[in-house]
Amino acid sequence: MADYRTKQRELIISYLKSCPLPHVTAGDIVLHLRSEGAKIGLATVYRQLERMVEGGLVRKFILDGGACYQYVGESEGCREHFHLKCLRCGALLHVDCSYLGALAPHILEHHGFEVDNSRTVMYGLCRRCREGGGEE
Amino acid sequence: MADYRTKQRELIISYLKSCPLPHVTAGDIVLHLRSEGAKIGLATVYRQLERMVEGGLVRKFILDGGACYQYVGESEGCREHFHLKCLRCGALLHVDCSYLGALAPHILEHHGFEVDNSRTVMYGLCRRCREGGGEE
DNA sequence: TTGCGTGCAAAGGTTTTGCATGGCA
DNA sequence: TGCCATGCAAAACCTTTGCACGCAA
Repeated sequence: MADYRTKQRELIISYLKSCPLPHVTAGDIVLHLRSEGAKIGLATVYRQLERMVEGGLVRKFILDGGACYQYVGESEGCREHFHLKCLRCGALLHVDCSYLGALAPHILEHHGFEVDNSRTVMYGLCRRCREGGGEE
Repeated sequence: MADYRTKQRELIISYLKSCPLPHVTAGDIVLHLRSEGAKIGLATVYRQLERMVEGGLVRKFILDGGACYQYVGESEGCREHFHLKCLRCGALLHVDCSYLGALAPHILEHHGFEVDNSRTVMYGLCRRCREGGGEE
């Protein structure tokens, strides 16, 4: 476990940082980097992503067609609040709220379960998609 | 879309209704029904489950290793509770709690986001794994 | 030089699909 | 009888793993 600074790792992080999409799959990453001429294997992307998730640098979402990843960075800010992901437009909302903040302690005390907010995403519909109606 | 009342469909519903586990995979269903002597294919189970989910009879959870299904039926009881998945042992806990039930309305009112509890899974550590320490 | 990280290919697991057959209405 | 649903097997995916080689430290 030495976390070498390899070219592939830098490429992945660089892409995740600059990526306009809210979340990408391992396949997306490989395709994008290869389209820019980089030589990189899918297994490498999975292996690096796994580490980044463990290290808290990247967040992993389990979705219907497979897993998606999002760059979070070293900022601690993202670890204490809740994440709401819109099922329609894919937006990821960050919510800070004392009511929600009391949720984890409640669950721990009353249900014996220690929630990890940094791993938890609540799914639903954001305001815009809810009001926008059912197009598409 | 005729929804024939086939033997296989009845077997699946019957098992889901009586199943002691809160959620099962498609493979679980096939194995169980075959162990009772039924002749049923995995594809049939997937096709039937897909319909039941569309019809609201069954709920589908996307988890790390695959999808799990839970019978909901016409009862409203199962639609309002939360799901907690242990990151260590993989257990999926179903929690019913008025405090948690108030969460979705709060988020909708204060943050404009309509949470879909049936799609949301909170990650963390269950009591046993938390108390059991760090073996494995 | 050491040994971790990589690419490739193969394996593993889950879910979907094609096609001939069987069963419900 | 007319279709839909089924079973089987193959295919389609996504992800992980094994192995020899290359590169970071």
